[in-house]
Amino acid sequence: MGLIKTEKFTDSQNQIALFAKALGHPARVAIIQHLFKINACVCGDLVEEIGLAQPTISQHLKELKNLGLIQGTIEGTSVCYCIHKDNWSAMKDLLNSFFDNDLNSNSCC
Amino acid sequence: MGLIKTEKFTDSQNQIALFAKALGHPARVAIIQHLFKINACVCGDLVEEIGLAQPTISQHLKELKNLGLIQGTIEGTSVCYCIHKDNWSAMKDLLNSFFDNDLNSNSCC
DNA sequence: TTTGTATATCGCAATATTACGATTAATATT
DNA sequence: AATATTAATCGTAATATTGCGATATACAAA
Repeated sequence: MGLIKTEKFTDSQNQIALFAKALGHPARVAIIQHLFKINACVCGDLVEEIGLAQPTISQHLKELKNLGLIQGTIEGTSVCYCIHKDNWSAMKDLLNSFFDNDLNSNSCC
Repeated sequence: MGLIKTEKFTDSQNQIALFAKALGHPARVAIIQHLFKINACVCGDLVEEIGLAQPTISQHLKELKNLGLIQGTIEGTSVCYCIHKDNWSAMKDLLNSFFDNDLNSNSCC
């Protein structure tokens, strides 16, 4: 085992989980926060900024990029990363619709 | 390795990641959605509802409970689970403040 | 063309997660 | 008391994640 049984769930549930999982590591949270903070492309500062080794950061960036949450464009020898605003928005909407299920507030328990 | 270096990150970043990670599995998403849907306590239907084995569901419930997102009260032989509304709200606020970093929209890349 | 700089990939070790059968614990019912 | 019901825990196998050293790649500068 150790393998998620995605076929038991809806596409929406799997999508929500995929996005949430991507944000489920503090390094990736820190990367996103830094990209928002400088509000521009980042060409390489991330390794110093975060404090993990370069291959580790590269791997986290790849994961965020695969999900479409960030994008990177090659700029000479370095790569400029920034938030993919449209996809970030879509992710936000999906998660918010999940968060805001609480219509009625029946008391229970 | 295989161990997250939490000491490299702020408490806030670690908190955000912990919540996101908890929502990073479709079974836990499905559990939460079902709790919202019936908007009341659930006493045991979850195993049939989700379609995973009982120990697996129990484990996912434990994880959500440890983080405070749900609560369970014993009701005879069964246990009634429901969303912990206050903690759910707090989680929502924390994640939304992370999502809504996008003040200025400088073009880049 | 050689050297330097920046990033990605490979390979691996350590740890974590997922899933479930078997069992236990705790309360209800008969 | 004996039995049934419900949920938690234990133990374990399979897979995933995290992190990084070593290396490769790709372009720039000298």
